[in-house]
Amino acid sequence: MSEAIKDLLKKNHMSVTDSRLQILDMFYHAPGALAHADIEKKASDKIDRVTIYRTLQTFEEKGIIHTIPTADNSVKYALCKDRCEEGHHHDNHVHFVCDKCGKTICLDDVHVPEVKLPKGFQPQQSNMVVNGFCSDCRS
Amino acid sequence: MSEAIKDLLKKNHMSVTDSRLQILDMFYHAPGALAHADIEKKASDKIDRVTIYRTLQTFEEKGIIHTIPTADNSVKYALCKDRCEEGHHHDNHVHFVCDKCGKTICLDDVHVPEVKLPKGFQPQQSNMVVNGFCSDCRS
DNA sequence: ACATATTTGCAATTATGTTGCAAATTTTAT
DNA sequence: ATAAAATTTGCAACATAATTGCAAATATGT
Ligand SMILES: [Mn+2]
Ligand SMILES: [Mn+2]
Ligand SMILES: [Zn+2]
Ligand SMILES: [Zn+2]
Repeated sequence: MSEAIKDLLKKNHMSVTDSRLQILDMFYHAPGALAHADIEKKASDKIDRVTIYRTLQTFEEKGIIHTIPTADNSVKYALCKDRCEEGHHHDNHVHFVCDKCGKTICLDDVHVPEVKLPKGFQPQQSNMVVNGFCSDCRS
Repeated sequence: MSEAIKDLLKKNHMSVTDSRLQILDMFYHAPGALAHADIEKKASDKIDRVTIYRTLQTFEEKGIIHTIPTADNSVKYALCKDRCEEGHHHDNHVHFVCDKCGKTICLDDVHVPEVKLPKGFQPQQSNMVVNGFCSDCRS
């Protein structure tokens, strides 16, 4: 359990606890985004469901992770890499969901393009999710 | 309850029932996308929750309505206007969600732009949702 | 009008998420 | 190092959303 993770918690003014270290560690080693259920399963020494909900919520508020709006309306989370801050995210990258392996991936370098909206619409935030086959799964 | 709605059901090889007529009618007269809860409330002579779930699922399978992946992971539905077919949708338009009034709108004329993905990713379907203020709500 | 096929509503079950609170843990002050 | 204060955790209870099996009701084809 790396020292860097502990530091991240401290940098964000959060108490350093086992659950938080363990969950953050999962995110750092995960191949893609994680759902609540993924975390619940992977947690070696069991973490309570409620603690997981609260930890995810706290991480999200602190700008450590962001939620990903997938097409099937399931909630997934991934680390923020865009120096998000407490209370305000700016992860404006595209997300990819593999229809075969189910992996959900942040395409950190692919920005969500602007679109021209009809008269009167005032955009604030855009989300884009692409479904298809990831590099591991295309045939 | 228009005859056209009845015909739409027949054209799609579905039995014509009160629930279906009533729900389809709602979609035709709604100002935006509808959530399961919206339908449950509006139904004049009460339709069972389960029937609503099943009706929405059937409509979706038949290519009559499509789901909208909102940023807050709530499920909304709207009529397909892009001649979707049984089993395969191709609603490739942008969706707009108003942060003030909550209305969710299909921007049928705004196509989801293509994005260049990293090497190896094979896109199949893209979704884009824009949040902001709709024409009625901007100040 | 009847037989057949489909849909509906109900009850039971499962999944997902939230809240209050006491006990445990972590942090801060001494 | 110890104690007090602050925060976090786990449990139980609750709330909400969604799914399933099945019998009764309704719709369809003849
Ligand atoms: Mn991301
Ligand atoms: Mn739409
Ligand atoms: Zn894959
Ligand atoms: Zn609005």
